[in-house]
Amino acid sequence: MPIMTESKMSAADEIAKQLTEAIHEHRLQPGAKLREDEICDIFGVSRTLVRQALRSLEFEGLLTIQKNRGAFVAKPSLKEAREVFQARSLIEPSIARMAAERSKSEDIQELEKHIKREHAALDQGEAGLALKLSGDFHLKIAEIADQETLEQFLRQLISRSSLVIALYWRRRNALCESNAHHDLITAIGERDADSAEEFMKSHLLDIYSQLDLQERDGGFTSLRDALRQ
Amino acid sequence: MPIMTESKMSAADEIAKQLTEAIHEHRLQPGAKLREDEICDIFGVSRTLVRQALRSLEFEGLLTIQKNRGAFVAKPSLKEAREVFQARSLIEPSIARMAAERSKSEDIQELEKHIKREHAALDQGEAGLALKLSGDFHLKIAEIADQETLEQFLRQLISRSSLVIALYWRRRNALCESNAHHDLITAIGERDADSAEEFMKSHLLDIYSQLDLQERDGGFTSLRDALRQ
DNA sequence: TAATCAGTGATTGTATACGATCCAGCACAC
DNA sequence: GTGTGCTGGATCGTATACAATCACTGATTA
Repeated sequence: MPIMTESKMSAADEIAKQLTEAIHEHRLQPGAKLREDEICDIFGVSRTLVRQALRSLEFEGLLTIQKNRGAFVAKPSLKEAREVFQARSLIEPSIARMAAERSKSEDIQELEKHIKREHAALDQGEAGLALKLSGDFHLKIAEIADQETLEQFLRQLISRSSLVIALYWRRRNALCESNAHHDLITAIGERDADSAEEFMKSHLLDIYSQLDLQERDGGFTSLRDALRQ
Repeated sequence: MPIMTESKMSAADEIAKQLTEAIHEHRLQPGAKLREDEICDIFGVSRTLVRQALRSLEFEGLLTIQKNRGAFVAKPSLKEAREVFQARSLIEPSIARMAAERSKSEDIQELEKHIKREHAALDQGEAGLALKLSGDFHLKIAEIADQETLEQFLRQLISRSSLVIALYWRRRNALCESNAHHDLITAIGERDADSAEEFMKSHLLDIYSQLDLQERDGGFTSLRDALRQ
């Protein structure tokens, strides 16, 4: 049982982290139920800690906890899906700008390492992992910008983006990463703040345009789910 | 013992809400310790629920929880203080714009009611309450803009702003509200998106400029606090 | 056959109990 | 007098126990 692989974290944080990863990588689909006892068995801890972890994921918007019913992987509505990407379009270009203004050479190296891992995952057909890494890439830029507050918010937005993509992505397997990330690295590396901002803006618009965010009735896996409010 | 004054909330949420209010109104100062047992006595519940509440306030950035040491009202650093207002300057003008585009007449009435309560609180010398209401005013605008995701983030930013003001406000008692809020209402009521955006921008800049965010050595109440990282 | 209702098992919500950690005060040595 | 090590009490972290709630099954009836 791999508990406390990272020493400084509380056990609850470790559970939260692993659950988060599973959701980001789409190993847990929106709507999936997370029973407390099951998670207790898996991690070998009591419900106390599991509930703490679930609650923290609820805060990040990854889970919906219904009283006396349990925790479910969240299913963002169309409105929320649009809001998430509107919010990202609002803050990420500025973040990219700041990152470009403050980047050091080792930052660029890290970004490039990151992009390599992304491509490797794509080549091996691990779409879920690639998606998670793509999110991490955006977070890494916020880190370079040295904006902890915005980074924290962006973390939530990216978490939700992952759910949005699981629900509304048009072409299931083709996560055509284009070379948007590469362009971003270049601009940031050259301290070209204007270009970095612009690339980020169009990159997000590109993702957004590949989502199917039209109003529609169905898409539910079962009638029961459809009627659960 | 006033538990569960609002029926739909869980007890933990109610505790969190009341603690949040106390911090927003500066009845609890940054650095204050919140002992679990004490809160248990006050609300008449077990530590289980109190800990849930404390944890949720930690997520909002209002508390810092140190392992085996307890929960303390957060003391934002200078960097964090700046970041909070930078973030607000980034998103709130856009929120004001959207609010102006979508406002209905009843929204304006609500905002005006709000501003009246603010002035009333100021007149009665309840600076803490006035500050909290001022934050609520900004949140109300996000609500009118119908942007739940940004609203949620703004809620956190305003929470932290309250702490920042407690720590770094120059003129302790003079919360010179000027007529910035009034100007905002006018612009939003007239659907003047450009003005709303502009007023919000300068309003935030105005607040920011009244903070004392210069680098300094002291300001610590004790060496102990100074060294606690 | 379809609908309703009661009972039962499963699951979550809350309280309590126990063990671990930390801090303050005091004794003691230097 | 100052610094160091120990001990008791306070406080927190985690596990367990019990209560409340919900969902499902199956019997009953129209």
